[in-house]
Amino acid sequence: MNERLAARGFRFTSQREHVYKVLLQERDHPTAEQVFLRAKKGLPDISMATVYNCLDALVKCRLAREVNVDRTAMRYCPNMQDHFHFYCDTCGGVFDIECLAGAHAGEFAIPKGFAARRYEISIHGDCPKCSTKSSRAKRNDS
Amino acid sequence: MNERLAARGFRFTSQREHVYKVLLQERDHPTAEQVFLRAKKGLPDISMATVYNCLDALVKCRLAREVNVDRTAMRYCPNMQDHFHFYCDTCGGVFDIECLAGAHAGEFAIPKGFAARRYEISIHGDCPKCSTKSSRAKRNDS
DNA sequence: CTAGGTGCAAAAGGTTTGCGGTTAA
DNA sequence: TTAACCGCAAACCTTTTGCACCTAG
Repeated sequence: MNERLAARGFRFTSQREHVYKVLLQERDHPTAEQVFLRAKKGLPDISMATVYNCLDALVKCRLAREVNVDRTAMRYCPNMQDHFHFYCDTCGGVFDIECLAGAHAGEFAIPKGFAARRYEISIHGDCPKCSTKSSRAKRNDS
Repeated sequence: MNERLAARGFRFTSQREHVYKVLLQERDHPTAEQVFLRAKKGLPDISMATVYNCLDALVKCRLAREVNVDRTAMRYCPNMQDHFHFYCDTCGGVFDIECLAGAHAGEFAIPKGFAARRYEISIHGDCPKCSTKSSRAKRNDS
Protein backbone atom coordinates (compact mmCIF):
# COMPACT_ATOMS: atom_id res chain seq x y z
CA MET A 1 0.00 0.00 0.00
CA ASN A 2 2.98 2.29 0.43
CA GLU A 3 3.30 2.79 -3.32
CA ARG A 4 -0.42 3.41 -3.66
CA LEU A 5 -0.30 6.12 -1.04
CA ALA A 6 2.87 7.65 -2.46
CA ALA A 7 1.42 7.67 -5.96
CA ARG A 8 -1.21 10.11 -4.73
CA GLY A 9 1.13 12.15 -2.55
CA PHE A 10 0.06 10.56 0.73
CA ARG A 11 2.53 9.59 3.38
CA PHE A 12 2.76 6.10 4.80
CA THR A 13 1.89 6.19 8.50
CA SER A 14 1.33 3.46 11.05
CA GLN A 15 -2.25 4.68 11.49
CA ARG A 16 -3.05 4.31 7.79
CA GLU A 17 -1.41 0.92 7.68
CA HIS A 18 -3.35 -0.25 10.68
CA VAL A 19 -6.69 1.09 9.50
CA TYR A 20 -6.22 -0.69 6.19
CA LYS A 21 -5.33 -3.91 7.98
CA VAL A 22 -8.48 -3.59 10.11
CA LEU A 23 -10.53 -3.09 6.97
CA LEU A 24 -9.09 -6.17 5.30
CA GLN A 25 -9.42 -8.31 8.40
CA GLU A 26 -13.19 -8.36 8.74
CA ARG A 27 -14.88 -7.58 5.46
CA ASP A 28 -18.27 -6.74 6.86
CA HIS A 29 -18.46 -3.16 5.57
CA PRO A 30 -17.85 -1.49 8.92
CA THR A 31 -18.74 2.10 9.70
CA ALA A 32 -16.03 4.60 10.61
CA GLU A 33 -16.91 4.08 14.24
CA GLN A 34 -16.57 0.30 13.97
CA VAL A 35 -13.21 0.76 12.29
CA PHE A 36 -12.26 3.14 15.09
CA LEU A 37 -13.17 0.62 17.79
CA ARG A 38 -11.31 -2.19 16.04
CA ALA A 39 -8.31 0.00 15.31
CA LYS A 40 -8.03 1.01 18.97
CA LYS A 41 -7.19 -2.57 19.89
CA GLY A 42 -3.90 -2.29 18.09
CA LEU A 43 -3.42 1.48 18.30
CA PRO A 44 -5.06 2.60 21.55
CA ASP A 45 -4.38 6.31 21.01
CA ILE A 46 -5.87 6.61 17.55
CA SER A 47 -8.63 9.18 17.28
CA MET A 48 -11.85 9.27 15.32
CA ALA A 49 -10.58 12.17 13.22
CA THR A 50 -7.54 10.13 12.25
CA VAL A 51 -9.71 7.17 11.33
CA TYR A 52 -11.70 9.44 9.03
CA ASN A 53 -8.49 10.84 7.61
CA CYS A 54 -7.05 7.35 7.04
CA LEU A 55 -10.23 6.03 5.44
CA ASP A 56 -10.34 9.08 3.25
CA ALA A 57 -6.75 8.51 2.15
CA LEU A 58 -7.50 4.85 1.41
CA VAL A 59 -10.51 5.86 -0.67
CA LYS A 60 -8.56 8.52 -2.54
CA CYS A 61 -5.77 6.12 -3.45
CA ARG A 62 -8.25 3.43 -4.40
CA LEU A 63 -7.58 0.89 -1.71
CA ALA A 64 -11.15 1.14 -0.42
CA ARG A 65 -14.61 2.27 -1.42
CA GLU A 66 -17.28 4.17 0.45
CA VAL A 67 -20.64 2.45 0.72
CA ASN A 68 -23.75 4.46 1.47
CA VAL A 69 -26.94 3.00 2.88
CA ASP A 70 -29.82 5.40 3.27
CA ARG A 71 -28.81 7.95 5.86
CA THR A 72 -26.89 5.66 8.16
CA ALA A 73 -23.19 6.08 8.79
CA MET A 74 -20.88 5.59 5.82
CA ARG A 75 -19.47 2.09 5.46
CA TYR A 76 -16.08 1.12 4.08
CA CYS A 77 -15.23 -1.73 1.76
CA PRO A 78 -11.76 -2.85 0.66
CA ASN A 79 -13.17 -4.92 -2.24
CA MET A 80 -12.17 -2.87 -5.26
CA GLN A 81 -13.60 -5.19 -7.89
CA ASP A 82 -16.67 -3.94 -9.70
CA HIS A 83 -19.58 -5.03 -7.58
CA PHE A 84 -22.89 -4.00 -6.08
CA HIS A 85 -24.29 -4.35 -2.61
CA PHE A 86 -27.14 -6.27 -1.07
CA TYR A 87 -28.63 -4.69 2.04
CA CYS A 88 -30.45 -6.95 4.45
CA ASP A 89 -33.56 -5.19 5.73
CA THR A 90 -33.67 -7.47 8.76
CA CYS A 91 -30.14 -7.68 10.16
CA GLY A 92 -28.72 -4.60 8.45
CA GLY A 93 -25.85 -6.58 6.95
CA VAL A 94 -24.21 -5.50 3.69
CA PHE A 95 -23.13 -8.16 1.20
CA ASP A 96 -21.08 -7.91 -1.97
CA ILE A 97 -22.85 -8.94 -5.15
CA GLU A 98 -20.71 -9.71 -8.16
CA CYS A 99 -21.38 -7.68 -11.21
CA LEU A 100 -21.86 -9.35 -14.57
CA ALA A 101 -19.26 -7.37 -16.47
CA GLY A 102 -20.60 -4.56 -18.59
CA ALA A 103 -24.09 -5.98 -18.58
CA HIS A 104 -25.86 -2.85 -17.49
CA ALA A 105 -24.76 0.09 -19.56
CA GLY A 106 -27.48 -0.27 -22.15
CA GLU A 107 -30.24 -1.53 -19.91
CA PHE A 108 -31.78 1.73 -18.83
CA ALA A 109 -33.78 4.04 -21.01
CA ILE A 110 -31.43 6.95 -20.47
CA PRO A 111 -32.70 9.88 -22.48
CA LYS A 112 -30.45 11.43 -25.11
CA GLY A 113 -27.98 13.96 -23.81
CA PHE A 114 -27.27 12.36 -20.45
CA ALA A 115 -23.65 11.26 -20.14
CA ALA A 116 -23.55 8.37 -17.70
CA ARG A 117 -20.27 7.90 -15.92
CA ARG A 118 -21.02 5.54 -13.06
CA TYR A 119 -23.80 3.14 -12.11
CA GLU A 120 -24.63 2.18 -8.59
CA ILE A 121 -27.02 -0.63 -7.89
CA SER A 122 -28.33 -1.50 -4.47
CA ILE A 123 -30.52 -4.46 -3.80
CA HIS A 124 -32.59 -4.53 -0.63
CA GLY A 125 -34.20 -7.61 0.84
CA ASP A 126 -33.30 -10.41 3.21
CA CYS A 127 -29.97 -12.16 3.37
CA PRO A 128 -29.96 -15.99 3.40
CA LYS A 129 -29.83 -16.20 7.18
CA CYS A 130 -32.67 -13.73 7.75
CA SER A 131 -34.80 -14.97 4.89
CA THR A 132 -34.92 -18.52 6.28
CA LYS A 133 -35.52 -17.15 9.75
CA SER A 134 -38.43 -14.97 8.66
CA SER A 135 -40.03 -17.68 6.55
CA ARG A 136 -39.89 -19.95 9.58
CA ALA A 137 -41.23 -17.31 11.94
CA LYS A 138 -43.87 -15.90 9.60
CA ARG A 139 -43.75 -12.74 11.64
CA ASN A 140 -46.11 -9.84 11.03
CA ASP A 141 -44.19 -6.70 10.20
CA SER A 142 -45.18 -3.06 9.88
CA MET B 1 -54.69 12.93 -0.66
CA ASN B 2 -57.17 13.03 2.23
CA GLU B 3 -58.09 9.37 1.72
CA ARG B 4 -54.47 8.36 1.39
CA LEU B 5 -53.64 9.98 4.68
CA ALA B 6 -56.73 8.60 6.39
CA ALA B 7 -55.98 5.11 5.09
CA ARG B 8 -52.80 5.13 7.17
CA GLY B 9 -54.33 6.85 10.19
CA PHE B 10 -52.92 10.30 9.43
CA ARG B 11 -54.98 13.42 9.79
CA PHE B 12 -55.49 15.86 6.99
CA THR B 13 -53.91 19.18 7.96
CA SER B 14 -53.33 22.38 6.04
CA GLN B 15 -49.58 21.92 6.53
CA ARG B 16 -49.58 18.47 4.97
CA GLU B 17 -51.75 19.63 2.11
CA HIS B 18 -49.48 22.58 1.46
CA VAL B 19 -46.26 20.61 1.66
CA TYR B 20 -47.64 18.13 -0.84
CA LYS B 21 -48.68 20.96 -3.17
CA VAL B 22 -45.17 22.43 -2.93
CA LEU B 23 -43.71 19.06 -3.79
CA LEU B 24 -45.91 18.67 -6.84
CA GLN B 25 -45.35 22.20 -8.02
CA GLU B 26 -41.66 22.04 -8.78
CA ARG B 27 -40.53 18.50 -9.36
CA ASP B 28 -36.84 19.09 -8.91
CA HIS B 29 -36.32 16.71 -5.97
CA PRO B 30 -35.99 19.40 -3.32
CA THR B 31 -34.41 18.87 0.07
CA ALA B 32 -36.45 19.28 3.24
CA GLU B 33 -34.98 22.72 3.61
CA GLN B 34 -35.98 23.74 0.09
CA VAL B 35 -39.49 22.46 0.75
CA PHE B 36 -39.47 24.47 3.98
CA LEU B 37 -38.48 27.67 2.20
CA ARG B 38 -41.07 27.17 -0.52
CA ALA B 39 -43.77 26.20 1.96
CA LYS B 40 -43.16 29.35 4.01
CA LYS B 41 -44.38 31.46 1.10
CA GLY B 42 -47.89 30.10 1.57
CA LEU B 43 -47.68 29.19 5.25
CA PRO B 44 -45.29 31.67 6.87
CA ASP B 45 -45.44 30.08 10.31
CA ILE B 46 -44.60 26.54 9.29
CA SER B 47 -41.54 25.08 11.02
CA MET B 48 -38.80 22.79 9.85
CA ALA B 49 -39.96 20.07 12.25
CA THR B 50 -43.42 20.21 10.72
CA VAL B 51 -42.00 20.00 7.23
CA TYR B 52 -40.14 16.85 8.27
CA ASN B 53 -43.30 15.51 9.86
CA CYS B 54 -45.36 16.26 6.74
CA LEU B 55 -42.80 14.78 4.36
CA ASP B 56 -42.61 11.73 6.57
CA ALA B 57 -46.39 11.33 6.49
CA LEU B 58 -46.41 11.69 2.69
CA VAL B 59 -43.72 9.04 2.39
CA LYS B 60 -45.55 6.70 4.75
CA CYS B 61 -48.82 6.96 2.86
CA ARG B 62 -47.02 6.62 -0.46
CA LEU B 63 -47.57 10.02 -1.93
CA ALA B 64 -43.84 10.69 -2.08
CA ARG B 65 -40.48 8.93 -2.06
CA GLU B 66 -37.24 9.72 -0.33
CA VAL B 67 -34.23 10.08 -2.58
CA ASN B 68 -30.76 9.72 -1.18
CA VAL B 69 -27.64 11.10 -2.84
CA ASP B 70 -24.38 10.29 -1.18
CA ARG B 71 -24.43 11.99 2.21
CA THR B 72 -26.19 15.15 1.23
CA ALA B 73 -29.61 16.14 2.56
CA MET B 74 -32.51 13.82 1.77
CA ARG B 75 -34.51 14.79 -1.30
CA TYR B 76 -38.21 14.24 -1.87
CA CYS B 77 -39.94 13.10 -5.02
CA PRO B 78 -43.70 12.89 -5.63
CA ASN B 79 -43.25 10.67 -8.71
CA MET B 80 -44.45 7.30 -7.46
CA GLN B 81 -43.97 5.40 -10.71
CA ASP B 82 -41.17 2.88 -10.75
CA HIS B 83 -38.13 4.85 -11.76
CA PHE B 84 -34.45 5.46 -11.08
CA HIS B 85 -32.46 8.64 -10.69
CA PHE B 86 -29.72 10.31 -12.62
CA TYR B 87 -27.42 12.52 -10.56
CA CYS B 88 -25.56 15.26 -12.34
CA ASP B 89 -22.01 15.47 -10.99
CA THR B 90 -21.68 19.03 -12.25
CA CYS B 91 -24.85 20.89 -11.30
CA GLY B 92 -26.07 18.49 -8.63
CA GLY B 93 -29.46 18.10 -10.31
CA VAL B 94 -31.51 14.93 -9.91
CA PHE B 95 -33.48 13.60 -12.88
CA ASP B 96 -36.04 10.83 -13.13
CA ILE B 97 -35.11 7.94 -15.39
CA GLU B 98 -37.90 5.67 -16.54
CA CYS B 99 -37.51 2.06 -15.67
CA LEU B 100 -37.95 -0.62 -18.28
CA ALA B 101 -40.49 -2.70 -16.40
CA GLY B 102 -39.12 -5.78 -14.72
CA ALA B 103 -36.02 -5.73 -16.88
CA HIS B 104 -33.58 -6.00 -14.03
CA ALA B 105 -34.60 -8.77 -11.72
CA GLY B 106 -32.50 -11.39 -13.47
CA GLU B 107 -29.58 -9.22 -14.43
CA PHE B 108 -27.51 -9.55 -11.32
CA ALA B 109 -25.78 -12.66 -10.17
CA ILE B 110 -27.57 -12.74 -6.85
CA PRO B 111 -26.39 -15.78 -4.94
CA LYS B 112 -28.92 -18.38 -3.84
CA GLY B 113 -30.68 -17.61 -0.60
CA PHE B 114 -30.88 -13.85 -0.96
CA ALA B 115 -34.48 -12.65 -1.20
CA ALA B 116 -34.45 -9.42 -3.19
CA ARG B 117 -37.32 -7.10 -2.46
CA ARG B 118 -36.31 -3.79 -4.00
CA TYR B 119 -33.74 -2.55 -6.49
CA GLU B 120 -32.34 0.90 -6.49
CA ILE B 121 -30.29 2.14 -9.37
CA SER B 122 -28.48 5.43 -9.43
CA ILE B 123 -26.70 6.72 -12.45
CA HIS B 124 -24.10 9.42 -12.01
CA GLY B 125 -22.72 11.59 -14.79
CA ASP B 126 -23.57 14.83 -16.52
CA CYS B 127 -27.05 16.01 -17.42
CA PRO B 128 -27.66 17.27 -20.96
CA LYS B 129 -27.07 20.89 -20.03
CA CYS B 130 -23.83 20.23 -18.17
CA SER B 131 -22.52 17.68 -20.61
CA THR B 132 -22.71 20.11 -23.54
CA LYS B 133 -21.21 22.83 -21.38
CA SER B 134 -18.28 20.70 -20.30
CA SER B 135 -17.56 19.43 -23.79
CA ARG B 136 -17.45 23.03 -24.94
CA ALA B 137 -15.27 24.17 -22.07
CA LYS B 138 -12.93 21.16 -22.01
CA ARG B 139 -12.14 21.96 -18.41
CA ASN B 140 -9.52 20.11 -16.42
CA ASP B 141 -11.07 18.49 -13.38
CA SER B 142 -9.54 16.86 -10.30
C1' DC C 1 13.94 20.75 7.73
C1' DT C 2 9.12 21.00 6.71
C1' DA C 3 4.81 19.70 4.54
C1' DG C 4 1.71 16.74 5.85
C1' DG C 5 -0.36 13.87 9.57
C1' DT C 6 -1.98 13.22 14.32
C1' DG C 7 -5.07 13.82 18.44
C1' DC C 8 -8.16 16.63 20.73
C1' DA C 9 -12.06 19.32 21.25
C1' DA C 10 -15.29 22.13 19.29
C1' DA C 11 -18.44 23.07 15.30
C1' DA C 12 -21.17 22.00 11.48
C1' DG C 13 -25.03 19.92 8.88
C1' DG C 14 -29.06 17.26 8.72
C1' DT C 15 -32.56 15.16 11.31
C1' DT C 16 -35.13 13.91 15.54
C1' DT C 17 -37.19 14.71 19.97
C1' DG C 18 -39.52 16.72 24.18
C1' DC C 19 -42.89 19.68 25.43
C1' DG C 20 -46.79 22.98 26.05
C1' DG C 21 -50.37 24.61 23.30
C1' DT C 22 -53.67 23.71 19.12
C1' DT C 23 -56.93 21.24 16.10
C1' DA C 24 -59.22 17.61 13.08
C1' DA C 25 -62.47 14.13 13.54
C1' DT D 1 -63.55 15.46 23.65
C1' DT D 2 -59.05 13.89 22.79
C1' DA D 3 -55.39 11.75 20.24
C1' DA D 4 -52.79 13.55 16.84
C1' DC D 5 -50.38 17.57 15.23
C1' DC D 6 -48.05 22.01 15.45
C1' DG D 7 -44.03 25.20 16.44
C1' DC D 8 -40.10 25.95 19.03
C1' DA D 9 -35.77 24.90 20.86
C1' DA D 10 -32.68 21.76 22.33
C1' DA D 11 -30.57 17.22 21.47
C1' DC D 12 -28.54 13.91 18.48
C1' DC D 13 -25.46 11.58 15.30
C1' DT D 14 -22.11 11.57 11.83
C1' DT D 15 -18.64 14.11 9.79
C1' DT D 16 -15.53 18.16 9.43
C1' DT D 17 -12.45 21.68 11.12
C1' DG D 18 -8.97 24.52 13.77
C1' DC D 19 -5.03 24.16 16.14
C1' DA D 20 -0.67 22.78 18.57
C1' DC D 21 2.37 19.10 18.41
C1' DC D 22 4.73 15.33 15.85
C1' DT D 23 7.09 12.67 12.05
C1' DA D 24 8.07 10.65 7.31
C1' DG D 25 10.64 11.72 3.55
